[in-house]
Amino acid sequence: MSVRVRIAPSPTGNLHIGTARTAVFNWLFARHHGGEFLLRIEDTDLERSRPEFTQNILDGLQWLGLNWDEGPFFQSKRLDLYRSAIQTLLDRGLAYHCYVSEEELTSLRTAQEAKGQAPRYDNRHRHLTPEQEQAFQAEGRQPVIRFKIDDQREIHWQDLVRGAMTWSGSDLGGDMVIARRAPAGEIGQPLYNFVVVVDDIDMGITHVIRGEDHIANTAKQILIYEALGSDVPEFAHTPLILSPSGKKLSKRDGVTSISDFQRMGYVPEAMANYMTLLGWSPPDSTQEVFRLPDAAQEFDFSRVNKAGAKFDWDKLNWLNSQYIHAMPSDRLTDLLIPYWQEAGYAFDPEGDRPWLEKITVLIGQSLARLDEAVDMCRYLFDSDLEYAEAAKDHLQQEGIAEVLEAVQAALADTPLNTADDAQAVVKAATQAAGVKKGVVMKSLRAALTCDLKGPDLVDSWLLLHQRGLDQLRLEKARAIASQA
RNA sequence: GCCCCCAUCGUCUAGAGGCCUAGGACACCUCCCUUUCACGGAGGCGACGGGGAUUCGAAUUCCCCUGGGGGUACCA
Repeated sequence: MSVRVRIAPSPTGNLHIGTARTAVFNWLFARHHGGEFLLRIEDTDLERSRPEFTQNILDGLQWLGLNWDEGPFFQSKRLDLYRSAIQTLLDRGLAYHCYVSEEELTSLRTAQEAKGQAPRYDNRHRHLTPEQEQAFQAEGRQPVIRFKIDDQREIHWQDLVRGAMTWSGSDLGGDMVIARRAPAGEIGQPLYNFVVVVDDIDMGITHVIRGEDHIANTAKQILIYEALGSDVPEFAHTPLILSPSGKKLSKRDGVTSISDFQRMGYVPEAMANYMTLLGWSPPDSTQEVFRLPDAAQEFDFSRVNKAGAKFDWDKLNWLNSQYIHAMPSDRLTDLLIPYWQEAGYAFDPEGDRPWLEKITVLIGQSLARLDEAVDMCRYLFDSDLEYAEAAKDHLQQEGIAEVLEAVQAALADTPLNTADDAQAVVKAATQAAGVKKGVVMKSLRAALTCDLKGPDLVDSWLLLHQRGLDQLRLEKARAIASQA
């Protein structure tokens, strides 16, 4: 039988890193087995679902390279299917109408908690007579539909990552609601635990791969598979991604959505690589930098960990730098241009392309994140640059004005096209000023880049010279230096 | 509270009874490269939560404890 898996995000927020990681595992498993990976949007919660979140999810999966073979399917468009399945359960006596009000439920739970018991529905409306139902309806009560859960039942499954799993029916909280409250005679909005099963059956899902926060749902869902007379698929519950403090990563932990990472300058290969590493390791565990298609060759649930993994920015940053450093400069330039534009730097993406590409070559190996290119390159774009304190201090030291003057003089009668030209100017200025070369270099750096640290000085100078910025900076720096 | 799961360096992990003096990666520290900063290279620091049991032998198996996490909706 061919493998069919799915990622089923709910569009109640942007694509979350936890969902994305689950998608990665599904994708890897599907590709490993030459199966299909489907995308289903679980928008049964009409209140919280929003189309822009759906778009964000689609964009994020695509950005990560997680192409899907079928879908996206929308649960909101499949309500008839769910309603007819519910009707089937009703007809078979496996589900029933429950008229207990929310207030009654709340007081039931409060009483149970007071006694130290687990909160659960007591199945009190499981055997209502038609007369009783009519009486409730006459009171104006609207029923939910509940699926009967046998307390005596032991539920077993062989989890692909956790091994033998057992769940007791009595720990499932009583008969579960599968359709929301609706006027008698109607079937209300069907709920998650039910529609998932109907869809997974309908779509021929063979392996349900999801986060371990779904383990209790699996027990309930297995019962529904059986009630619907369907085979139960395989389950794989993957460990969760934890925040640095060790809790399940949630929106409160700051950056958690894929689009945030994208904006911050992480590249998709690094994100996908990192998420895969959080819980899985390749057979050769020393091989940590890999792309999804390569990981798919070796992906196997026997190598997926059981324990949750804490999210670590350092490791992600390092991986990201590896991909950036290995990137061809034309692609890196493409990726960097939007950041420079966003920063308001003035340049022509087309006309200045050769110049921009030289910048990329200059700073590429220093970048861990794309957005770092903004600060790192400010001195190349900004004509009205502020001096860093250290640079200003240096310029104001004694004798620096003379050094800069010597540089200007040497520059006046030398063309500046190559690194050798620049070195010649430095040499001439060194001799003229009668100082050590280091002093000239440091002064040049302070004058040209307004800082004492940064990318290679000679290359920077050449780049600055092409824009006519070097003369201006030298002039300005000399003014500051001579004030000393 | 109740149910379930988990447990190797600070972090991600390798490890399926002798290959373990516990390996790799990130981070950190040192040195090299470099008249800057990064990058890169070479070293270093650093872990089997505790207690029993099984065994000639346990990080690896079993039990208890402790610790951590997840779940407990008319959300998904």
